[in-house]
Amino acid sequence: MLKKRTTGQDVADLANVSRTTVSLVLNDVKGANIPLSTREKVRDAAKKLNYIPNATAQALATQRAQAIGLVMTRSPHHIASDNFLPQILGGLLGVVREHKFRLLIETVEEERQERAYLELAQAKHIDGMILLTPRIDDKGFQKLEEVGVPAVLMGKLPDSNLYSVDVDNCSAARQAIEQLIKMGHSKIACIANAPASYSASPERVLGYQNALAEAGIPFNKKLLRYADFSPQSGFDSMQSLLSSGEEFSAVFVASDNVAMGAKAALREAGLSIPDDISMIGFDDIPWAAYADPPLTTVRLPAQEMASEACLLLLELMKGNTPEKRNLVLDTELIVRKSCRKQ
Amino acid sequence: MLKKRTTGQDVADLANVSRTTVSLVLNDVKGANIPLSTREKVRDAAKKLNYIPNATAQALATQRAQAIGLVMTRSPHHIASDNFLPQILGGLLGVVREHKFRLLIETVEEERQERAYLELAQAKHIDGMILLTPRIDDKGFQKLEEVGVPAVLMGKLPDSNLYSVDVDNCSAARQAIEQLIKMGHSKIACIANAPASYSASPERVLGYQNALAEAGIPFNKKLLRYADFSPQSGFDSMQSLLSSGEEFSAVFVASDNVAMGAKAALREAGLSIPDDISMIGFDDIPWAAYADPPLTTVRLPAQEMASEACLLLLELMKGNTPEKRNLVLDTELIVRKSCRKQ
DNA sequence: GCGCTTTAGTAACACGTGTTACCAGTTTAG
DNA sequence: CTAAACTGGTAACACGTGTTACTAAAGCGC
Repeated sequence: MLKKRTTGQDVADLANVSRTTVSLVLNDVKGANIPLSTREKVRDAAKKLNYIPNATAQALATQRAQAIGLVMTRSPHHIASDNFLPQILGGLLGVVREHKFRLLIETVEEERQERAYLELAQAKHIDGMILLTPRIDDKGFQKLEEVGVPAVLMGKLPDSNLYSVDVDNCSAARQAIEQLIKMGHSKIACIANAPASYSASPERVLGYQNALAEAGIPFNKKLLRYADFSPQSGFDSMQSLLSSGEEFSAVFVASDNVAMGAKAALREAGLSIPDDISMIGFDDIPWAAYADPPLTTVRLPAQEMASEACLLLLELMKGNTPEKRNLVLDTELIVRKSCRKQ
Repeated sequence: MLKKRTTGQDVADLANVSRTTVSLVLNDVKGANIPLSTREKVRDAAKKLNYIPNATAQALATQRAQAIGLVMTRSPHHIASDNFLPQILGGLLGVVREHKFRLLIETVEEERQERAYLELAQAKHIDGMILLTPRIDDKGFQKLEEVGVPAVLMGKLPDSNLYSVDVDNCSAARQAIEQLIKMGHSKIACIANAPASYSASPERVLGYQNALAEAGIPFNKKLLRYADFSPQSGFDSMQSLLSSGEEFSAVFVASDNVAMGAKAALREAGLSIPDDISMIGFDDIPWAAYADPPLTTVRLPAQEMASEACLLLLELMKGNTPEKRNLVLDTELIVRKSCRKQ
């Protein structure tokens, strides 16, 4: 019942050559001079038997899995509510597929990061990894550098020498705030996208603070909240802001996904955008363009970041060591209709 | 510079035993009687050398990759705008991680489906696969059944004997329409989630038609549009409906993601929900709860579907053949504020 | 003391491929 | 005519693990 797999040996038998020859022909190995007649014999046999090489055996023999891993330090629950992930997957898959690689999704529990990364890399199921939303206090990265596993960070860590692809979160945020200030706002609240332990979060907050400082507006700690990726956390943060009694005419929400919730909280409080409160988001997820009103936001070139990270990783895996360790892509402030002059 | 991997042999040498013993100890093989003293010697050596078994070699030896594949017949571009994917990934990752499996993401180009599935399975990089958003005209599935690769469909195909996990799209849609009818609507438009070649699409349309029929409302083909997963396609579909001149007081949009665009089109036309038009969506993506007004929609238990599909697949890979081939999970109509009595 | 069972462990093979070193036969150069 | 070079191909090893069949020694009953 269970048909046996056809192996390279079967092809060799049918073509009356050795298994070596089969391998040489099918892999188009240079320097091996094998006449056309033999090549065709082998190719015909392979086609006839529907030969598909065993990727595992290839991986073992060549010492490369032809696969890269997308590694996240997030719980499955958080992943489920991340509107941002599809764009990254799309960007990765495009490049990965083009280069005949495979993509593995890996999650790492927070408790055992140190060992986890090494296991991933040394188990050799993947040749390199792309690290998503790293936490500043992640202990595993050092080990990663020591061992020399090809890895590219999406984001940036202060004390790390890993290759990375990122945007200038700080200046992107500052640009957004400058826009608000230019429109006459001075009481500007801020909801960070994630806890401060995720690197992008404090950077965006810093941009917010820098813009205020530059305009001579004192930073009011009571207007700052930290959300946790989810819309619900945005909802809660906004409610907290509203009930704090602090006045503000605009809010910078450092994640569109979080902004979804913040927006709902405003509505529930009877406040309208942009008439009562102006809002600027971050990321430009598809929703932003279709929101009511369409959300002014900082476009983060997610798909391009993912592609670039992937290309960089492929170079590293080839053994090359590109000059620029830290690629910084441009953001763009997409002005829609969620802000008005004060 | 490049430190050599530590293999099982290294552990064996350090512990002064054979490689076989190392394997027996570390895998806790039953029936092998090895005294505690030796076991500890081996474990100590392994720990000292930081031994991490080579997963590829294990896969080759055991003939199982300990990995499953999530296979999509979609272009990377479409994937990037799919708000639905994170929930599925979340559901899969939870189960996959718990069972010490890995998850591979694969996309299959439409042109060469037939061979693609086989390559995936026979290359043995994965032990089984979960098939997402299959198209009715997909030729590859038959082969898949013939070869007997463990596979679970998310969705349902009429002529297929594959195991599947799905919801009753037809009755879920009917339930939604019945709600609208109950509220007094009789001119009800419908925007399908995807082209009719994706199985869920015609099923939902059928539910729509059935509900109409049951209430004695004639089906008006001019009130039906087919979108294409994306918000933009929803926007276009709604504009097409509005400019058709046909009257309608409610619309059933068979995908929240598409509804996002449809909603924007209504707004642009100066129509408000629910005052001018009532709307019911499908899927209950996170956005639905935070929309303005919160969207009444059919909750599709995406995460649970993914988990169940994964569990089913794991059973199949163990060699078991569960009784129920087609698992149907319950949907629930989540009533929010996007509908009003006519 | 003799056969039998248990204990502790290993040698050897399997998994399916990539790759190097080599060989036999033929052509070419001098 | 002989040595060198090329042609066409293969045997043999490597990759790192799981697993079966087997051995050698020790314990045990009688």
